[in-house]
Amino acid sequence: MKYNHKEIEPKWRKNWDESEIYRTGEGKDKPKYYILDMFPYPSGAGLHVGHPKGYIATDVYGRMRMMQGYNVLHPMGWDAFGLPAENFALANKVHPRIATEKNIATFKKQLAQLGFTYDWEREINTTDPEFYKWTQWIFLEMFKRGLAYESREPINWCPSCKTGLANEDLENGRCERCGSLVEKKPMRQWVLKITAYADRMLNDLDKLPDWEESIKVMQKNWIGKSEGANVKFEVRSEKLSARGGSASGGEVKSAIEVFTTRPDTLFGATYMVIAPEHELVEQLKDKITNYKEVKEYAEAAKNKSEVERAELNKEKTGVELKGVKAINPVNNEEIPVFVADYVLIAYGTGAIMAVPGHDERDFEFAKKYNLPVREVVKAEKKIDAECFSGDGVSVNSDFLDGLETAEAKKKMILWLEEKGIGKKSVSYKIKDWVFSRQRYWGEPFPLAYCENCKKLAEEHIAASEIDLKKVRSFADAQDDKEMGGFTLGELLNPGWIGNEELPVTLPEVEHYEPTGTGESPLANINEWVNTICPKCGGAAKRETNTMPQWAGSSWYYLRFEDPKNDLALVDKEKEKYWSPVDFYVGGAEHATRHLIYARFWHKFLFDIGAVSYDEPFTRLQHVGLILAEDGRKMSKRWNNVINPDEIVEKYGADAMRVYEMFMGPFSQAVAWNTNGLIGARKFLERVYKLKSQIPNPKSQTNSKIQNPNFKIDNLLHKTIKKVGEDIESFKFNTAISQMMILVNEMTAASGLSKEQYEALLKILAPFAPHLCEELWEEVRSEKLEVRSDKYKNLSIFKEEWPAYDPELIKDEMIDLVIQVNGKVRDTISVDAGISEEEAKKIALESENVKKWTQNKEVKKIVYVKGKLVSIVV
RNA sequence: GCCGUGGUGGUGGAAUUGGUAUACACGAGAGACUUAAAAUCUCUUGAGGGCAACUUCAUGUGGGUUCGAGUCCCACCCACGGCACCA
Repeated sequence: MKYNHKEIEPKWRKNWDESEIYRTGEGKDKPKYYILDMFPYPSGAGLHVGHPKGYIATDVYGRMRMMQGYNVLHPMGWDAFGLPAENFALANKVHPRIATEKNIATFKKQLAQLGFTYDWEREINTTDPEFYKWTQWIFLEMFKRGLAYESREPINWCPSCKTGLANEDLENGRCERCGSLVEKKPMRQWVLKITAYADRMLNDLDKLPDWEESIKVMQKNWIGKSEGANVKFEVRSEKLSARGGSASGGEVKSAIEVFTTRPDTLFGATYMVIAPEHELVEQLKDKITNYKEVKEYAEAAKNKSEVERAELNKEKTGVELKGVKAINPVNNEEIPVFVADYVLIAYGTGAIMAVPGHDERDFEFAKKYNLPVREVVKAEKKIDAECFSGDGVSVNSDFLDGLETAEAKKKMILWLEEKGIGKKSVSYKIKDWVFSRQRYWGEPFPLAYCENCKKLAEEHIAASEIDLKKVRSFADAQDDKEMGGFTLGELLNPGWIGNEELPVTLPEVEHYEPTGTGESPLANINEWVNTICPKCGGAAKRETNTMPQWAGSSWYYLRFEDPKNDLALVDKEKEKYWSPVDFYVGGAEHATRHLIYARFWHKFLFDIGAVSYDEPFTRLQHVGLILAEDGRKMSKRWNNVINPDEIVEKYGADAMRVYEMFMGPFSQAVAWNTNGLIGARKFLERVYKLKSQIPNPKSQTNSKIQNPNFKIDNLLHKTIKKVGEDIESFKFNTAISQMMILVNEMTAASGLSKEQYEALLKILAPFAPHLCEELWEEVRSEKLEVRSDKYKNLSIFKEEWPAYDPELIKDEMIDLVIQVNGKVRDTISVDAGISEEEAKKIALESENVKKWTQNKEVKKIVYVKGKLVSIVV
């Protein structure tokens, strides 16, 4: 009999389906284990062999947990909204819904043939109204608490996808999806206040010891917390200051507020810079004598894309605001003010104090425009020649002189706070999440705009003198009197009314191409746009933007716990049982995207009591890519894509599973190699053949001859130990190599007991489930003499994961290594229980060793128990 | 520029606490079986020297610590990933 995967694999998949062996119960008598893959976009191209790598790993892990007696949740679903799905639909002239349905069918078929343990009863789809009802619900809860706001600030705009984008959607200033250069464009947008959670997201990374360090570091950098101070610099027009600090400090028109992480260098600030977009350019219009020049520079800078501004990096440019001066508050010096595009409006206050002596960029600018450079932190080299940006001891800084940087910072902040010209402050690189897209294929916002309610809201705000900023810090305060029957979101965004009747379904349209006008295609459907106000019943218009692709994926993992609940996004009891996700596996590219968003939403859901723990994913592991055989990424463009269907057809799903787990360390990118795959297949064939080495059970006498072979038992139990430990730590490649060693030994051995073979099948089963199930059935049906149609109850996955015997993994003999002056000169096989004295004696008596020790004095002998003797001469 | 990860045979890679470097697999070479090929099986396979026992060198480079370093320390080079005028 040959190993015929084409017969075995479909047979067992059908059997698993019929016996419902992978149905996830609520069995609360068992410990739970929730293992999750990042769910895929069902793209039009289908799967290539790289996609399932992570799914295979979670499947292997999940199957082991199952055999260890856990109640395992290992679900799968579809992240089907968003640009890629829509762009595919546009290119192929089919409705996104139709295209998505078709793609899901393809993906499902492809996944099915790999033999995963998914419970399809729990399948979810983000484009299903029953699912996005709850995505909308979460948005609405955020809106009510003031975490969603309408903004008209300039944002990233992709001219090709014709939509606004979040910072997380960019790659080097280009659209992550299509590669177009992104422009800055003022747009009406819904924005989520992710910055309100920045500090918690940062601090709580410490609660995640089982996340890969590299991903935590990436998140830390993305959040980008900087501590320092905000300082106000007065601005005077030149005429005034020429009179020399005229009486009562009089006509101070305005001030520039800067953010700095180095308040200790304030004495070294010799000029100031504001960003081209800074409001002061307009405010000082009458005072600036070269306003035309300044305005021209600012306009030119605004029209540049971010990439252009960054590429022009080499040479700094700027224009001085003639006619105005700023006053350095620590020494009352008059310093010039520039507008320059190396200062970004979006970070800090959009303005800086320039300290050329201790900041590279300021130094470069100062050199170009001949501005004074002052040493205020003791530097090794001359400050005119090279700036020094490190920490040190303050000099030329009056009351800070002699203090270390950390101390100087503290003292300066105290001083500033005392004088009321500055205060301690924190800045983040992370920006609020631009949450609307001007596209069709996304969740509609559950919001309507009502002129009547707008008036009422504004009247209430005016009459009650409610301090919205204050309320904001008590986000869920809902005092009816104070709020006048409005939610915080409705007061912060007058006119916008939350629609509690969910879902707000996405209407069918004829034309779903993006309009490019800043409105989505939904704006053209009058009967949908015109609605009645959910609050007052008057005429209202729906919001026509849609949510970004990340919306559904920010909470989907909760829905798997209770996928059909129409009363809540997840039942509290079920959430308590299944959450958090114990193990989450997916691509590292999500480190600063999906994983940031999901943590943000989860923390919000925790705050409103919808979930019971404030971090969603306990352990996180990232998958390394599978590259094409040529070492490049698999892509249609290079024509190097390998389709899993062909691999399964030719070599079988089990061979593909084993190979993908064996090809290299899990988190590392490795190139596909079909010969390597064939190696995995050969290994499985050897396992198959091994069965014939078990003596026939019907001839009892025969089996007595086959004494359990200690050597095999020893190796078997070492293997059981190693495979278990390696799966646990996602080191599948070494788990498989250990099993190969075992199978090679078993093949060479004269006899093999059924028990030994069965143990091998159990530890291999998570990797090659079809084959092991088949062999298990064959071995068991012979032994138990049951007919094969009863196999339903015989699944190997209902067996217990084998335990290793600590006695059996002890070696009888060890190879004692003997070194002379650190070089290996001999290895001798000795009894494992050898004493130190004996070992040393044997070592010194070795002929090979004598060659190196004769005529020399033995100075020292180092003994490492059970390993080596090191002789120093 | 900053942060992170890594650098081991022809290739993918293994090596627990500092203790036999190159496990396992691929590729290559030789042989067996065969009319032949495929498949399968056996042996060889880091480099150099030697008939052999054996021996010298080798884990990106240069130093150091140690009886002993792929592993620890210092300096540097290279590759990949992330961030990037973030004050």
